[in-house]
Parts: sequence; C-alpha cells; structure tokens
Amino acid sequence: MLLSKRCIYALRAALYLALAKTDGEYISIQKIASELNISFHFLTKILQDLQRKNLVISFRGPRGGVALARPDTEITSMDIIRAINGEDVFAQCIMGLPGCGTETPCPMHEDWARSRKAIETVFNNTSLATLAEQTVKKHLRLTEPKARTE
Amino acid sequence: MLLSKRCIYALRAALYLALAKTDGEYISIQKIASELNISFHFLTKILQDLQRKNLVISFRGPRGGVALARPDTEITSMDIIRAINGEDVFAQCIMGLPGCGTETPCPMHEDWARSRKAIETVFNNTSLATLAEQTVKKHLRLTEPKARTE
DNA sequence: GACAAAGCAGACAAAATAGTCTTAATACTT
DNA sequence: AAGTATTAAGACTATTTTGTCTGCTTTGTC
Repeated sequence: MLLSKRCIYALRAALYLALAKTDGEYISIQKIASELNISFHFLTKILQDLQRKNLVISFRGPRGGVALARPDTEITSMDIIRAINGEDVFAQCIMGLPGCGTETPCPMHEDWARSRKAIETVFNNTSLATLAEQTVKKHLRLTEPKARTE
Repeated sequence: MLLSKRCIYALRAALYLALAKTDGEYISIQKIASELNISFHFLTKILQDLQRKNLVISFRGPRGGVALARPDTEITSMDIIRAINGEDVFAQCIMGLPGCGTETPCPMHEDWARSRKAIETVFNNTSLATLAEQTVKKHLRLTEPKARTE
C-alpha cells in the first residue's frame, strides 16, 4: 500500500468536505465517518491532525463540525498527504539508505528520482477542487460501491 | 515509506548477490547480513521468501549459502518487490476503494494510473544487472555511508 | 441554568509489521 | 563417526499502525 490508511481516510474526508459546499456551515465528523464508512473516533483523530496543519477548521457544540480551512482550490492532495505522512514521504531513498543523496546516491537513486518526480507532480497538481470537479462531472463515487442485491 | 523494510532488505541483498559474481559459489547469509547491516535471522526469512518465489537458490552446510536463481539480467527489481510485497503492490487504488477500476473509478483513478505506470516502468526496466552495473560504474554504495571520524 | 450536540484528549485494545531466539536438518571435513 | 558450518522452521517478543472506548470541554437551545 503506497499511502497509509490514515492518509487515505484523510484524502477521502477532505474530498467529502470539498464536495459538501456548505458556505460557512460545519459538517459533523459523525456524518462524514458514517457516509465514508470510516471509524468515527479514528477519523476524529485524523481530522485533528489536519486541523493542526491548518487544513481544516472545527467548531464544537450543536451545528458544529469541521470544514476546509481554505478554498478547495488552494488545498492539494499533496498537502493532505504531507500533513498525515510527513513532509518527506516521497523524499526518502527507495532503498532505505539514510545518507542517500546526490553526492552519495544509492544504485536506484537516478531512476527513482525520476518516477518520484512524476508522482509528486500528480499530487501537487491535484487540488481538492480538481478532485471534486472530476467526481461531479464523471459521476464518480467516493464511497465503496453498494453491494448489489441480486 | 513506499516499500516495506522486508522489501528494501530483499532488494539490497539481491543486489549484493548480483555484485558478488561468484560463479557457482554460494554466499552465506551471515556475510550478507553483516555487510549490509541487517539482522541475520530476519534476512534469512526474507531470503527464504525469495527462494520460494524461485528468485534465489540456497544450499546448506559448510560453503553453503544463497545465490541468484537466474542471471542478474533476468531478475528485475519488480520481481523482488512483487515477491515480497505481493503481486498487486501498485495495482491497488490510491484512495483505498476496493471496487475501484475502469468502470467504477475513484476520483483519483486517472491521474494515479498514469504515475503508477511510471513507477512500474522504472522497476520493470531495472534488472539487478542494471543496478550492479550502475553501482560499479559510478562507484556507488550499497551499504550506509561510513560515519566520518573527524 | 439544564440539557443536548458536537469536538477534544488520552487510555486502551487489536492487528500488522519487524525483529529475535532456539532447535532442527543438512552437508562438508577430518 | 564426530564436529562444524550452514540454511530451515517455527515460536516468541517488540514496535508501529490501526482502531475503540470513556470521559471532558465547548457551544447552542429551551
């Protein structure tokens, strides 16, 4: 698995918020969790992480919940990934050698650097708005497909 | 971390074997473990996995050890990765949605498919021979850089 | 002010991954 | 045949990640 579950859940929740388009309103974590089929408490902690990184804001009490801290056009999937999995998720040497860098590369350094670049570009260029737009335009789904009852 | 530690160790060990170029001789796991600074018992299990996938062969007793099962030109890093982390390491949906596919894609499907392709290409085109060649030609290192004693 | 609806915080439990140890089985050497 | 060097196998432990629970705090409503 490329991304951790925390990270995947964070991406899905953020996209959910982007799709919600509630001007000024907050959405309860409970609702997000149940719609996305993620454990409520677990998602709470993940969203708290996003909050600490100033990607979402939250509000307590009735009609409280969470919302994106910035317009969805200004949050990239990379922002989410870095917030959860750390700044250097993709920076690390593919062969796990601590000192790997341009001066003392590991044998895979060059090849990996190129494909890492490709990955980073994708995530950097994919804002939540982009994802939301895709989702709407192509009638895509955010949750797991319903089990067919035949 | 993109690849698991098992996988990284497996890659390093396989490359070590490719570099060894002992015609017909076996190299003891003990030696590989100590040179690559990997736990001996842990590496043993990893190499056993590679053996079950017919990537290495082993021999017991004095002068025993392990060796590549095929010429290093015929083993790709993807072979190692798949052997350790499963056939579908990179096949999985980036957003973790089980039913994600061309008919019912997740919102990231298209973008991710492209960069996944790039990753797969790199690993598929990188044989152990290629890595070994790089290592020799550029005087690269396989182990961690020595701590400088100044 | 009492109550209810939310997020917050931290302890706890379960599962996955990583790593260790002990005992066997095998093969060479003398 | 005995001793030694090696992998094989499986039990065990440790660490990290994932997930759960319980109680607390904040905020709105009546």
